[in-house]
Amino acid sequence: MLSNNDGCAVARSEEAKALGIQMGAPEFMVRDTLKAHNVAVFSSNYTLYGDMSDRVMKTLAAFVPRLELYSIDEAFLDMSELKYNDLLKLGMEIKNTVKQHVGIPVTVGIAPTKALAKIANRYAKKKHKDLGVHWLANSDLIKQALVATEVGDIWGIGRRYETLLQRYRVNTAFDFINLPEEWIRVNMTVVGQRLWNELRGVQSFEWEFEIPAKKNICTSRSFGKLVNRKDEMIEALSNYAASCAAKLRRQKSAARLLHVFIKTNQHRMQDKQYGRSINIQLPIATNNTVEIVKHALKGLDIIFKEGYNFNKCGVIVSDLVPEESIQYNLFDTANRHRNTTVMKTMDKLNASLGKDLVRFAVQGFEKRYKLRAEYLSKLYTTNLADLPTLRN
DNA sequence: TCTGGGGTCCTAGGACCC
DNA sequence: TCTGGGGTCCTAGGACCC
Repeated sequence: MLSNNDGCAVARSEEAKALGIQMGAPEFMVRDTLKAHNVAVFSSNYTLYGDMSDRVMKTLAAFVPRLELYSIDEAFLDMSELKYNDLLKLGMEIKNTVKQHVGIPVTVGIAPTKALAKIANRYAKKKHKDLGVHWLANSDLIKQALVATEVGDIWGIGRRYETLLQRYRVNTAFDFINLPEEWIRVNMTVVGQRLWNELRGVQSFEWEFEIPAKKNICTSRSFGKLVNRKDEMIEALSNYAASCAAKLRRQKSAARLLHVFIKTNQHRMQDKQYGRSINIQLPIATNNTVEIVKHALKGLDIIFKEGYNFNKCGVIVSDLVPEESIQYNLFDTANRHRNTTVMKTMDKLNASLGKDLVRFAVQGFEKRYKLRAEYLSKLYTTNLADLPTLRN
């Protein structure tokens, strides 16, 4: 599966991995291999993934009193209050039910802490593939799993820490938990210390059963083709600003700070390079599309330069406050009540249409810069026109 | 040779995640 | 020709204050 813009391979089947297609490999560099072996290639299809994810999560939720949605394809289930003796059996039931209801294969890892559950899940994937479930039911099983986990495969250990740890001959998760706590604290901050505790069975990561409001919201894209005209940049940036505003309204936040950035493609040696960003303090926190677009374009005016091939721009809104606690100032002349009504109506219409058809003129429809997605699968589950058809 | 001590707040940058 | 997008948390260091 390819990243946005059909740029890089970001998810590969075991067979594709066996052909040597690396995570993050640019598509155009592996194109010949893909063709030669008839590899199925797909563009990203977030609508489809989102819908499938909802279905899986709903199925999981029926098994436990509380669950934490961790990402589009992962969840933590709180089993602490369950009366089950045999959690392995429960894990199997979960896995089979998801398969039956949604058709998606999942792997279940069961353990005393989140970090150990991630280890268990990984162990199930690698060593108990047919079962698809692993339960770290006692200290022997925990040790066995820790020994089998390379340090770089621990959740929370990235490339930098992996290199550092290997320098100290720490190769497995088991080596890691036997390091002195003080060393971890000094070299990996309190973040590493928490992880160390989790892997020793001491819970240090909190549950997050409610989805927390985001503290920053970003919309940015690489262009499907290079852009050097300002009017096209205006159109693209307006769309990203509008998208940020809509995301703000969805979580009932308003932003006090706007960050706008543009950049050229640093991989193109033949092009002059230019990248610049700007922060814009908003006089009053807002989630109004018109205002956010207006300020974003004012920022673009300052940072845009003619004569460059731009390949990306974006908008980040931050310094967020809850919608209902916006501080208005004395000299504020905008008709905020009317603006809010317009935004609500627009959101409602777009939601019912399933597409952002209601928009402001500056956003345009043409999108010459829009993403490439040549291998898009259909929206089987969310678009009537894409329903699979049966033949008799 | 020598240049106070102790706070707070903010931001940039580095680490990580999916 | 062609190289993704969207987040979080922590820390060090600078600015500023008394």
